[in-house]
Amino acid sequence: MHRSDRPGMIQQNENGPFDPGRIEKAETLLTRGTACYPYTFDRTETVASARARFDGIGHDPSAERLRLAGRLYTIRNHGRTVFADLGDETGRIQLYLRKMDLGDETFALFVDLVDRGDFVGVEGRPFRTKVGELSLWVDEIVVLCKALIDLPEKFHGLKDTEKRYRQRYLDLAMNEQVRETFRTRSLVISGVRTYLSDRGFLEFETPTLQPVYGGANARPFTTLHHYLDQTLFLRIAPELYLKRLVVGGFERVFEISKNFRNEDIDSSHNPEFTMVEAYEAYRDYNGMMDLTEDLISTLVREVHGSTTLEFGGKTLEFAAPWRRMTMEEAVREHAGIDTLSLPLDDLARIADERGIPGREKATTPREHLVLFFEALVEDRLIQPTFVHDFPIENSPLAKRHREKEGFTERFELFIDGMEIANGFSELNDPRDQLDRLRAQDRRRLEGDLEAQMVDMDFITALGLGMPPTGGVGIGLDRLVMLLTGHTSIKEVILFPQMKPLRGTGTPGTAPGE
RNA sequence: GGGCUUGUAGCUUAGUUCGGUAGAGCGACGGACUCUUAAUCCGUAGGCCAAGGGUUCAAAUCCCUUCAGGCCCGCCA
Repeated sequence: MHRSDRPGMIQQNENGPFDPGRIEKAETLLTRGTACYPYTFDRTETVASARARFDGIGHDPSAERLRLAGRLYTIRNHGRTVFADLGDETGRIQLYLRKMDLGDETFALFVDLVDRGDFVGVEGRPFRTKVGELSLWVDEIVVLCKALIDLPEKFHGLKDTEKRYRQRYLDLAMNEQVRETFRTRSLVISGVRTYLSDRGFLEFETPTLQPVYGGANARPFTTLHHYLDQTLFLRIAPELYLKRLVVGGFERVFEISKNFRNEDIDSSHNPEFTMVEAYEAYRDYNGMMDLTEDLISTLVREVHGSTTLEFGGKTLEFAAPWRRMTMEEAVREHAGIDTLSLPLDDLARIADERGIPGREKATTPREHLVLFFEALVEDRLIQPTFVHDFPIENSPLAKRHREKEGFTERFELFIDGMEIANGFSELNDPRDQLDRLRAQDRRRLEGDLEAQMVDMDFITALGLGMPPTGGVGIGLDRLVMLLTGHTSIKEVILFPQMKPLRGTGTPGTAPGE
């Protein structure tokens, strides 16, 4: 492929994306015997640590010498002295360099050949400048990596949303609050892992490439295994494999799973997203609501420092207990419709009056209930709220409700109108499961792109017996959105899926195809 | 899929309403400067104005198409 004439956001020339001036400087460094890319640098501490330890220092330099390393973010040259800002993962600190301290040769090398964006290692003594800026009085400096591409402009920085997503490394390098968002994301993931591990759940990895997909209603990605000459699907959920583990005797299992759904991309959907799914034997959906409530409120408290947080101008309260209501109650309370006590004619009339989308397909009271809920209620569930007892038609993997005919023991958690979690008393009657998956498969063959397949191996596993089990899946991207105050999922996914730039490759072709 | 909106130098952008050969700041390059922090001062280079087509004597500007982004709506977590 000829890369040099590719259009797109990354400027290309005969040097690739690199700046010719910087290449020349790198070569000059080498001819002067200075490595551009040395192997190590022994720093004594991080910027944040140094800042904390020398917070009280005055104008006279400390006797203690520090070695710090990081990227240069600004350089202010005053002739025989230079101020620069050095940033590492923990923060930034000002450097003070003088010709008379470094010596003519090193000083000239720094001024002539080191640019903003380069990584350097420095040694010197902390002090506070006249105007009160904690700084490092540097008397030794080495290049640790010569950057060949300029950083964005220093004052405005990088704001272009598209470029931020496409070149996230640049976004991270320039924007501390973006690093903070992803630091939070990491804390959430490890917090979930710790919480479940501490309670005896074992973490497993189940197949991402699946011959039969299932566990959710969604359109899958399809791929081909050449050696097996077999069509495989990228998982839409790990559910059916995790239940196999419960069949096999693991009583508490979880997986932090990347799932793939071949659907639209928007501010709350990315084709690959992260969920945690957890299953616990001898527990039902009530127990899983308890678990979800405790897990999320614990995470919010640990990561955020309190159980209340601001999101989109609203104050969300995560302290348990959370509101729990049946779907029927939710529709009655928020839409004023007592769905199941009204005749079908009245329901159809109400649906017409309120202009409910999809109303023409609803032929039973339960279908109207779901329509009313989705159209009139979901958006109004701002505070963390469990809605439970879903109609059986759209819950093929949930156990029938122990009392209510036509309903399942399923719940969903809503926060600020977003579905955050979904769980149920897991269906473990193998014949019922087979019937319900067959019904799904009929819908699929009739053209429902999101209906499920019959996974006969899963049915076989259930036939062997699965204890009563509760399960839940929690959308971690959305949880991170809540915790970081972002309303776009692209802000909490490091490398969100973007449309390809024209001419940036040959889509869908791997070597040898 | 529908609506609105954006794309100008490496970065941030002015200019688009009312067509007249693209202007700035930062950055780069050259020079001055020993406590600055968007350092300052002097000078230089850098743009087929997202791509393609059309209207016109003349298009960044008007029209059409395409590409990419953002926001809102519909559907999925």
